[in-house]
Amino acid sequence: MAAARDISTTFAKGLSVLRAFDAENARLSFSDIARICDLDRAAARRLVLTLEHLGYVRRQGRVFALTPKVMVLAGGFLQSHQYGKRVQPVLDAISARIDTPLSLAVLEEGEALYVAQARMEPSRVSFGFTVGSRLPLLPTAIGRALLARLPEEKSALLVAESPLVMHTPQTPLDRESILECVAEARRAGHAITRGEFEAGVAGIAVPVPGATGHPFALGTSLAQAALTVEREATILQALQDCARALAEGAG
Amino acid sequence: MAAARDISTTFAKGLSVLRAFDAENARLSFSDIARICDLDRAAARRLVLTLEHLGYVRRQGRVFALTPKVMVLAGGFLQSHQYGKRVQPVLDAISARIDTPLSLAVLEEGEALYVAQARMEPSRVSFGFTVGSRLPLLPTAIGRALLARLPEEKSALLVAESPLVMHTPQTPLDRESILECVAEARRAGHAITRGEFEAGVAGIAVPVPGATGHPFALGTSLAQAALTVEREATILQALQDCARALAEGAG
DNA sequence: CGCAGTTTGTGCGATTATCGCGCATAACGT
DNA sequence: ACGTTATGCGCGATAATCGCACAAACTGCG
Repeated sequence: MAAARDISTTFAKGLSVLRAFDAENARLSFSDIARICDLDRAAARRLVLTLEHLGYVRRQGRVFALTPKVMVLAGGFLQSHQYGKRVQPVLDAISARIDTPLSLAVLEEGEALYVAQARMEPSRVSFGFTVGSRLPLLPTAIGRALLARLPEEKSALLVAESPLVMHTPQTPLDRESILECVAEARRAGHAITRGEFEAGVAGIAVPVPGATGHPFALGTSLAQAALTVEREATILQALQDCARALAEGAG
Repeated sequence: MAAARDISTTFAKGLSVLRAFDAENARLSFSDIARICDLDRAAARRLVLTLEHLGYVRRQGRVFALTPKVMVLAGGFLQSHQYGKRVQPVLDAISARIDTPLSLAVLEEGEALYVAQARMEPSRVSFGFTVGSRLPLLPTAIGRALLARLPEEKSALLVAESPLVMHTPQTPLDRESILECVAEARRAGHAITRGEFEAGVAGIAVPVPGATGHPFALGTSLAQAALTVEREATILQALQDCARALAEGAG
């Protein structure tokens, strides 16, 4: 573990500025950023001007927004891990086979972080999640599949620490019953939600096997009404096939 | 424009370290990074340890690799610009309509940077491009569509500055003929390549109209043999429809 | 297995890059 | 028009960062 003297606080602050921009905070002023990142406003100003200078943000009046250039950073990850060759084709193939969208997520800072997707249905816009979107763990199938993949005490800790938010009337708000859902997902090898995160939407997810590194899970979502017993079995089989293929092909 | 005193050189160096990782440089040592980023190796070491501390890279023996956490930065851009709601559904719909993959790119630092994609064909893996991938301007349809979207003198400058690389035997290596292709793309409102970047692969791309901000283009690729006159007309119509829908819906 | 070359760990003194403050100005919203 | 908020910017202080040097560890090869 790095000693304090080996950590560049200026760089860390700068990265926190990049993190300030998200779905809720699309355009931010110097003052906004200083407040969100808990920085002195002169420091925030210099860091934002550095991002502007390098092309990662652009100014619109008194506010700033991220530019597409930040996608290059994601490209560094996706290309260096060969997602375009090893992951995306597997997702695309399975997605085409079962005619449903797929999302691959990793557990990251107590959330499910989407790193790849396939075959978004043109007719139905979910919440508009993209690669880089972060979903809560507790009310989502993919979150529970990630939790199911962890040792029990570790997932219990994450369940205890994660915020309880009522997304729909079906969202469970007691950690005991969520823990029971996670335990059930661990036993069954998959997680299913029904309207707990998005009204009328079912989620199905499986953990991706793998010994080292970050825990991954693979999931899909579809209209609850479309989830028949047969459909569920088909999707589960396909997700498990896909997860196995990903585990084998992606280092 | 920011004065030099308003630029944080440490933060800028740190971001350059993040940029060192790509398809060719998946795993890098301190020395590699110092060399690639032209930094003193102690400085490189501190910056890498900062990234490790924050979770953006992880160590594997003596080398480091990016972690999925960098996807959060891309998510900031995609979510704050509502790509999941405004861009992705349009791409998915058109992609489904013409049964071909689509990629949306922006001109970024003399290259075409993919920012969104739809419906990758499961049966054909191109070069494995993903969001965040950067493609050269000169031999690709999408690059030429981006160039066609710029004022003539600006695109002439970019053509003059861009490297000439023989990707296939069909790649043109004289800037005059490339400029002529760009001029033709400007006249026709679209660009078509045939095997100039990927052997046996045709590319078709159109610029995305829009007055402000970064220039965007939309393109697809398919087997050259599959590109009949009828197919070309269908695809072009769909790309133009899509580009227009994107221009209208994406701020 | 030994060796040469390369890489890394780390302490340290120097310095300059960054810090935060304060005052003046600009912009915004009512 | 005015009050409030945000911003520009100069400046002195300082601590964060710098780069060097030496020792240790690692790697690849014969």
